Amino acid sequence: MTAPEKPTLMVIDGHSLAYRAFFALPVDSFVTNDGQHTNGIHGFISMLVLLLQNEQPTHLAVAFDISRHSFRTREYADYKSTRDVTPPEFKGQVPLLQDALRAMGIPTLTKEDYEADDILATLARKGREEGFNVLLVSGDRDTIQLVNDEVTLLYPSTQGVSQLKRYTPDAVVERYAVRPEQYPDVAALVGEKSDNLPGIPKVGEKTAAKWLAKWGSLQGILDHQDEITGKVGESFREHQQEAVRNRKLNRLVDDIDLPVEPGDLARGPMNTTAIREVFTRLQFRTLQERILALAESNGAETSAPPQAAAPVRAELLDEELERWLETAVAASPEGLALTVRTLEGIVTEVGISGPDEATFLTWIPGRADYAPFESWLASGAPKIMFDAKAQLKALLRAGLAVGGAIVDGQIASWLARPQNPPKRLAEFVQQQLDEALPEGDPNELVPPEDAVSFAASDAWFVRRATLEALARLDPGSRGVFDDIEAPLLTVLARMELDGVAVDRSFLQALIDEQRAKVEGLRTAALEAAGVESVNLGSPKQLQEVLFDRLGMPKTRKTKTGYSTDADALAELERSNPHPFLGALRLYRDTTKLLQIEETLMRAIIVGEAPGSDRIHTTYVQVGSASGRLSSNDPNLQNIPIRSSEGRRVRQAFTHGGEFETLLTADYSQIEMRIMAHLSGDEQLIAAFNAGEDLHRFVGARVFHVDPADVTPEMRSKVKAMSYGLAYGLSAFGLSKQLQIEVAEAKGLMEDYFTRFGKVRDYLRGVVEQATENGYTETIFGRRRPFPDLKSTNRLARENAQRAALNSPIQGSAADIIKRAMIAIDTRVRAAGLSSRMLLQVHDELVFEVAFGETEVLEALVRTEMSGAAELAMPLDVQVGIGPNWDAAAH
DNA sequence: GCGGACGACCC
DNA sequence: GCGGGTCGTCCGCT
Repeated sequence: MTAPEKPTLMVIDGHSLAYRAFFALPVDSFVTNDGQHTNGIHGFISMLVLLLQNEQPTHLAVAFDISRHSFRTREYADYKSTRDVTPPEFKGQVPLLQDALRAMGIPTLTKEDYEADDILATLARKGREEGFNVLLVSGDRDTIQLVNDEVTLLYPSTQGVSQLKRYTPDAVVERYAVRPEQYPDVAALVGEKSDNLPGIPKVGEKTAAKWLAKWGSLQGILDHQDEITGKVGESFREHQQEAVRNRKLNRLVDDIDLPVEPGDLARGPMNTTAIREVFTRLQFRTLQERILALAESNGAETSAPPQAAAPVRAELLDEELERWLETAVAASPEGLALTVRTLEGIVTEVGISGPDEATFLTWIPGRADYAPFESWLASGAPKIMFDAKAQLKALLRAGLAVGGAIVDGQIASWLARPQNPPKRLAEFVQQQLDEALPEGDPNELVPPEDAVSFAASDAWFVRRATLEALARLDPGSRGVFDDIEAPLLTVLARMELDGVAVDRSFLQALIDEQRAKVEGLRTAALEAAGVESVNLGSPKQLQEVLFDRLGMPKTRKTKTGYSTDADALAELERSNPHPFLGALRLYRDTTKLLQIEETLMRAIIVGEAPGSDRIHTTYVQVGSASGRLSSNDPNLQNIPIRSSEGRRVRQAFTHGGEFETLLTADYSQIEMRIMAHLSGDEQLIAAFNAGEDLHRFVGARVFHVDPADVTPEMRSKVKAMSYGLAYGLSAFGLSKQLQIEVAEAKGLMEDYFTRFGKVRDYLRGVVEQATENGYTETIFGRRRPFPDLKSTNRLARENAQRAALNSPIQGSAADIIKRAMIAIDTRVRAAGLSSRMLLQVHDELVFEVAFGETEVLEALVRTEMSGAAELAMPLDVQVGIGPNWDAAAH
């Protein structure tokens, strides 16, 4: 910003910057209720606001390409031809962006047959001639050629669109070692991959710059080409035509006919009504406020830069720390924020933030001057955190007591948008506050006196963003947050820290046995196929064997070929029996088991005492859109159970030496009960209340026979259907699963619904209401949005309908077991029991029972699980006891 | 080294 | 062509 008396003309390449923003921001985080993606628009407007504030242009325009075709594609058909097709999520964002710009009073320019950069070139020349300072904003390197003393280029860095690199002539020389007007020669020599313009092989930026320093221009190099020695010289002489062609194409046209002159682009007033209208449609709340503030200050804005640093105090100790905490707590009944930085699970630093400022403590275990912090930590004051569980575990491992509610912003955000919770704090801060989180560059060396405490800075942002997220929650979700998710977090941390005991030598024996088996199965399969070598783990190679070599009929299509999955192989076995099929199935079963066993073995944390080896899973509280938990590292929610071989893996899960036994407790048919409850179907409710075998009872109604006369075949059909219903099962799906004709499956479903009419009404109603509201809701008020119910894409819409149908059922089941877990944990602790809850597998809980506590624990678990919800029928709980997970099943 | 596709395990 | 997950392997890509 030189010579303030000179007016500043800013010209932006709209398409290239919106496209960059599109890739810089997560596409799924910016979707309106009706399914319109807006990340490119959001990124562009945010950047624009920044530019207006920082650069204060007096004149402004945004240029767009009209299409992919221009005089350049006519000249060279392959120009830009390798570019991927525009992602569908981006399409449609450009017209909306143009609407937004129009509302803001910013002219948009296009020119048939030319690219946006040519418009930039033309306005840059005219602007310069007419005495403007010119600022160009573009993500296309070709615009570097336009830079001169009056024309500066702002170019998005790789870090993101909001970080713009300022190219003055000096900056160009520094970066590329050539003057701006020489840059197109560099590009012509090196080539531009994204434009599908190959350059001269073996010539990179360095070589190009060297030649240009010597001979001044591409023409100069052409004139002196015989002086270039070596392979590079040969390469140049052979490919010089490419460079000449590239140079022709990358020359920007600076004299195209435009309907406006720079002087016409003076910034006019914003249309606040139009802004409200457009930004409301885009659902940009915060951005709208910022734009309106800009409009009000009428171009003379001096607002604070959006990346405000956190107010951080130096480290405080003893009385100072005590006073600081007292003041902060008094000023903040909603709680202080806490961040815990760790190295391999050990606390290294903590940050704390109140409403006015943040501070930090460098953590060295056992220091007395932290006492005020420790007593705040142990107190009942709420702790506001982000992705708290791992941090909480580090504190507990350090032997610290943590009291009060953990208010986790990540969970709050997940409850509002359960499809994609923010993974990183920066994402959360951007989402809630529309601010950039200050982050440290790990490669940057900062002198200690300038070092910022990111623990403190993060805490400052965690607090503000979390309070914002909470304020935005609807009352139902807020209830789920306060009553279910927040108390559960601590329970899960405890379960993860405890882990589950594993019999390592037993597991090793299984591994040894399976390893010995696998080799033999592999050779047997190869022999059966009559091939020398094939990777049985490669679906691609398997397809060659099955369909080419063995000439089997083609199976179900997949994206890349034909299916070789277990169902497809079973189908082949029926139509084309062949020894290879059976051999392959055995090989797959065995290697799968072996793989599971090896994964578990690797996950064992070996204890000091014999029998104290344990596996610690991690539960992801924001891991599913339905409200369920997920488990990983390792996943203990998918341990085999169906086959007898698989159950042997379960036998490896046992109890520690100081415990008496394992106890498992699971809800029987909880989802069916919820469906009965939610639908209010008297028949189904009666079936549960009768307490007899559900599928037999339902089978009797559907097939019009006595319960005693329901055959196993009838029962399994009914069972498949009952479960399938809650998943949006089609007649086709049912026919496939039961190996019956579609017509029969259809008839079966009709009979079912004749008997249990309210179930059908209910399922229909869920989809209808979800379409109307935009979301579904569980019994306890957990919501899940379904924008795709209004999608014009049939497949997307039908997928959404099935998911919507299922989500109140699956989600309510998740709510119920979570409530039970909290209640059990509370009562176990109140009773002073030493037994503990270790695992959760969606409808099942696994406990390690201390000596002599079996009876009391069983009673407690039964009571709390059954009592976790009041449904129209009892929640039946089955309990089993045994020395290992398999034996404890019932 | 990364990520999509596939297949397999669970509720 | 049935909802919700995790994970290992293969394989093509950068």
